[in-house]
Amino acid sequence: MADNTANTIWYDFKAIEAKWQEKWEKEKTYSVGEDSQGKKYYVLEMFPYPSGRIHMGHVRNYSIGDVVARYKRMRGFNVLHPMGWDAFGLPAENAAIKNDTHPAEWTYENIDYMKKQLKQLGLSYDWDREIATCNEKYYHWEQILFLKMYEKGLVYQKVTSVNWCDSCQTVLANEQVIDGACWRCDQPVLPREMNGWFFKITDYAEELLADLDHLDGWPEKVVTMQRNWIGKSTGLNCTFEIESSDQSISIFTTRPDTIYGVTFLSLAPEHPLLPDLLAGSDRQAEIEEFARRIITEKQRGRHEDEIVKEGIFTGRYCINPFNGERIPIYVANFVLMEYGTGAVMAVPAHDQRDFEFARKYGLEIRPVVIPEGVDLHGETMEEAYSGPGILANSGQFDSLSSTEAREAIIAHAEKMGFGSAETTYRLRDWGISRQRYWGAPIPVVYCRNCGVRPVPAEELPVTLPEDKGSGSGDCAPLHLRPSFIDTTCPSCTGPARRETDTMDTFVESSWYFARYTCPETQEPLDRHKADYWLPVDQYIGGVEHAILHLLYSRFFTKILRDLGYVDIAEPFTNLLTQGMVIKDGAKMSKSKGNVVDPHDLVAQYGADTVRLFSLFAAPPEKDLEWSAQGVEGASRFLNRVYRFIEGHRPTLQRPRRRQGERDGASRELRRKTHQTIGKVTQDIETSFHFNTAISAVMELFNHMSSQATEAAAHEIDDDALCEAVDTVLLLLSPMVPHFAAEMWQRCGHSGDIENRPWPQYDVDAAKDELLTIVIQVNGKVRSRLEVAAGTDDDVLKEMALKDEKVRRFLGGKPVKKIIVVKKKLVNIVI
RNA sequence: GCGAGGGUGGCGGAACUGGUAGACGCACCAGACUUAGGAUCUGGCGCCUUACGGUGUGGGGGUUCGACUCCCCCCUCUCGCACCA
Repeated sequence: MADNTANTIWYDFKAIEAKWQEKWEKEKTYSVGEDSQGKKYYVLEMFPYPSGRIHMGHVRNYSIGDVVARYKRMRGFNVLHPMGWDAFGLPAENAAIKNDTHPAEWTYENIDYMKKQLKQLGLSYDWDREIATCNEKYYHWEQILFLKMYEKGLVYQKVTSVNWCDSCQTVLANEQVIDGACWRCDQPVLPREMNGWFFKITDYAEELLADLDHLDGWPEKVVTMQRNWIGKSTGLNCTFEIESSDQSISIFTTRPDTIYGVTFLSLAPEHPLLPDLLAGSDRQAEIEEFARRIITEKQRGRHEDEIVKEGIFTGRYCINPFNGERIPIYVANFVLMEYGTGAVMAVPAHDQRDFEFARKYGLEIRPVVIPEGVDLHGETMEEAYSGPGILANSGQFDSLSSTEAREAIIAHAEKMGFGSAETTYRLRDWGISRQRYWGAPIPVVYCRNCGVRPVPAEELPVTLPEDKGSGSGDCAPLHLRPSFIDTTCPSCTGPARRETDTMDTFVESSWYFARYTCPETQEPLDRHKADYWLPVDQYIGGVEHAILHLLYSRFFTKILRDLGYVDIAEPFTNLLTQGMVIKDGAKMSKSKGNVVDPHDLVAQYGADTVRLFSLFAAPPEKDLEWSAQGVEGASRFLNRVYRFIEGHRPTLQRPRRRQGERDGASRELRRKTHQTIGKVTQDIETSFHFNTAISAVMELFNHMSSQATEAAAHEIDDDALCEAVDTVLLLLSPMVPHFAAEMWQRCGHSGDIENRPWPQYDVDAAKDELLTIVIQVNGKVRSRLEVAAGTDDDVLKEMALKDEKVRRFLGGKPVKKIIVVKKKLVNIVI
């Protein structure tokens, strides 16, 4: 760039950025403590996985966060802005296997490299608070939290089905199962029952749901997604006795008002009562075969959009407790064992799935909720009716509305003892066991005498062994490392085995934001520091974490509160979910080959240009379309500012003086300056819309530079010009910090721009003297008038009517009325 | 299917509680300076029209003096969730 442009001066971003980065690092400009001046403000971007190098998504995320941090500092806040590494996880293991190294080595190398890259972007982090979750200085305290949760009964073990690859001898995450096969060896994956640890997040389901109502600073989309994920429904749990048996089936329904419309009952193929029901039946083998087939089909491609309804009659009946009817029991492929009770009362008239099933197998369709003014007949219905209505064919509940009937029927069931009101959630307890090496060890031992024993706090941390495991190199899971497994029981000192599972990496990211407040404390959290900084005032990250990470973090915050470590219920007051970086219509990704490496861009244009472009191209919550020319544009703008300031240095460095009464051009510049301060401040405060903020600064600069050309320079007072230049730099400084700092210095200011407050908006200075009033005839713009602010309405009307262009359109027709909108327009209606 | 959010020039995007549609930037066109221009500077730039003017914010209706903005219907795109009983 700079090389072949002999005639044009380009600013030396390399030298400037290095100079200021060095200064910030040396002086620890962005280190903070609890005792600093000002109200606290905690801004946080989601920490990265140390995958190797930073990508444009990081640049965008951290640029946004950095503007917020720098802006808030200028507004006088004591700003906490930390950074760290979500450093446990699979890619490190894969890379280690591939390169025959240790995952720690790979991870720490990446951290070093990425940290260097982040520093090159000029991000204002307090690096003294850096956290790497794979460091025992972090997971030690996570293990303590595990113990505390264990003591409170918030952690438990149960056997569940996992994806097992027999050839790799390991459990796979769901994402690693591709079309039913292992992603690495392509062998079929089998379900396998394994013992695992669970966090009792369901204990907090109600609070996690209820508190969503108070998250006003979160995007509604995320709140809705979480609400759906928790999936609360209320209804009736009801017991149906099985005919000629002493057993019964319980069902859950959200539509108790339709219970008289039940014409069959559907069981999930995995339902535990099924074997008992079939015992002795001559069709036992056939039905079991059907159930088995459905189960395997489900395990495989569960992605078919609409699976055809399919089922089989068990030959058994149960009794509807409300009317004593005999109800045939079916096994159906669309009933989920994981939700409700795994058994569904089928009401074909009012549920589309049941309707399709009933039609296919010739079962009765009996309407019991009748919408107003309509007659429903089972034989003629074309689809289920699921709306409200009046009850019919429902015994004592006939003629109640469906809403009334829900309560009445639940009350009846409770009175008669065969059912009760129940609330169910879709949310499951959080399974945290991973049969992997590169994670935080679960601090538990198994003793032959004493059973499951948590490792005592004073023996923590349980650290990852550094020696190689048998066979699989540095990444062998812990169960293949004898040196790790064998230990002694903390209770009886007899021989014991360590738990060899590690924790889900989402556990680390569920509380790191709290640990930043006290990264060196010799306990999970320092209550005093946590209380000072928490909650995070502004959290920024990708929407892909809308559910898991954000839900787990909310859960952990409530746990930390109940353990006495914090006094907040919610971790993130405001959440900004930034859009993706797109190129050629698709998300940047290696597989699509459309990645742009920020490293190259910073080398070519400098960090400030890259930051400016990513902030300017789109508002933060929207996807950002990558544009090479757009970067050029950002670069050109900074260079124009640079050349302007360099060209006016003699003026700018002179002591500021005001030369008597300002003339029109100076007042105009001052007006534009203050209008821009107002606009930029508002854009940042209300919506973080940096794109419009930047365009406003560009407008100010364009105005200023056109006014202050050589010929016109004498018309602009020095102080008006200086104020405009200072304002441009101050308003830009959160976005292009090195550039602003350098130019500030070159303008002759003594202190650093870092220490300057955000410019003060002067309402009076921003007031327009002249207004352009639009003149409309019948709502169409026909002319414009320049008038002094405060011109009387009647005068305006008169001027409008006299206007030549307007008269042409009036054509002498009578004027019906004239509408005057203050400061905006006059509309003449004829 | 359910939920959420969008559709504005060639492109990214502006437009406050209804009041100048297209700010700012990119691309493009013309000119200037130049051996040169892919640098820089000046001007132009929704569409139709020589001009006057007409027309225009996914489509159709409506409310209003006036609609990108409010109401109704429809089309379409993106993102979640998805047989949740």
